[in-house]
Amino acid sequence: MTAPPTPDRLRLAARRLFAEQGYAGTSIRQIVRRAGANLGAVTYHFGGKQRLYHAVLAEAIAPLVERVTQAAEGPGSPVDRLEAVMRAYFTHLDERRDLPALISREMAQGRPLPPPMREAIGRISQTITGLVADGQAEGLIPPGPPLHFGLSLLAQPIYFALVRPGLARFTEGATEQPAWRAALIEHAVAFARRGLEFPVTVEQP
Amino acid sequence: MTAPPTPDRLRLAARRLFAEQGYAGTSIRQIVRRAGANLGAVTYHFGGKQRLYHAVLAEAIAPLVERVTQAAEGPGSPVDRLEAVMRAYFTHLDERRDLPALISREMAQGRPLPPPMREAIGRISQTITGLVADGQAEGLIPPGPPLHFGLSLLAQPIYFALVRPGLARFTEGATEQPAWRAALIEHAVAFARRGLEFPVTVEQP
DNA sequence: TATTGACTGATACGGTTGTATGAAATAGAT
DNA sequence: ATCTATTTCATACAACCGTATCAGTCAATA
Repeated sequence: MTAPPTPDRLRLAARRLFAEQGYAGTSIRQIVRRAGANLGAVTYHFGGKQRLYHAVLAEAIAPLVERVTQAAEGPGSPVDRLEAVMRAYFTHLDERRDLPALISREMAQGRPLPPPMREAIGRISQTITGLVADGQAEGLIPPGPPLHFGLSLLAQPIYFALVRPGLARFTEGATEQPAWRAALIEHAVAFARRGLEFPVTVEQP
Repeated sequence: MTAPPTPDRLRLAARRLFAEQGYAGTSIRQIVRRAGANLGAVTYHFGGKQRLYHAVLAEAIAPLVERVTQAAEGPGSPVDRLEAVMRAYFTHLDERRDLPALISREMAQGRPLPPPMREAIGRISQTITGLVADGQAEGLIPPGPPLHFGLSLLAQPIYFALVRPGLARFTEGATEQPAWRAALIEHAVAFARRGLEFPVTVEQP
């Protein structure tokens, strides 16, 4: 049982701390202490705090892009595939519980997005709006800018993941039980499907 | 044309800076410089950085609670009133564009919520879940935990407001035009109503 | 006009920050 | 076993942090 190499331990510790306390709220000394490394380790392996931060962002987001594009290429109608994308988001954000905090902090900031993030968001956005446009072409989804529907779809998994810690504190842990979380996901998917599709019996032009 | 009193100028400058850069990322020196006040002003008028931060949170959130409860007491069915609550959120977050950043940063953090925030969220949550339960009792809304529907409803205005700066950077300002924003709100309301209500022709037990 | 209270302003202090530096330790190849 | 390249470690440094201190300003009151 040998410990993972220092750069990996640094990335892990940094991801957790950046997510919890933000970039400015986290010091290099905190990171290296949690990673069991020396103060100089961050500068040596990554070249500085900012570079480590970008590395953390890139590593956390890359598999999400992979997962989303894979879900978008699955079977079924465009609406089915949008549901798969939504579920991919839920799964990914559940496995990397610190990601939404990282994302939302970055989005809320004034300055431009870090390159890895900007590229990932562009890819995902393109995938989703493409699916929406397909669904509209088939008459499954009401007309309107595809970006609107894309935003509505992602709002739920990201918002849920974002408020998860606060929610757990509010409900004294009840919302952390697997059964409750599974039910929430099913609700969100059903809610989004109803929102996405035409009401069942309305005639379409 | 006389300038507003120092505490007001401090609150305003602090709100903007805290929203943009977070609590740890903002220094007292930045705040007083933007407010045109002296370094000692924050300590003198508020007793310290943390106290100023709490004052900013309370001031930004209190009118939201007021607006939401007012919308919840309006006319129409429970679903109509939920729509009014959603529109109240959109309006409030549009007037206080820095609020979602403040909220989400706080929610994403590990430590307990500041008292003014915790109380406000409790009040709003109670109002919304009450309306959802009413709607379910009248057979307008499908069964399920009211909290689920409450989360789905708030996900859109908060998420939209949160990603707004990033989105504007992405679309080169197109999403900042009033027409685009109005269309997005109408879309979100329609989306949520479809998600909230039973499909139109389904028989209810 | 003298006095009191509220406020502003400049400076100081201990502590923490990110980074730089160079010596010590380690590992791999010859 | 010796050399070399890589990584660890302890320390140093300038810059900045939040707060405290205290003299100065100003307005209102008596």
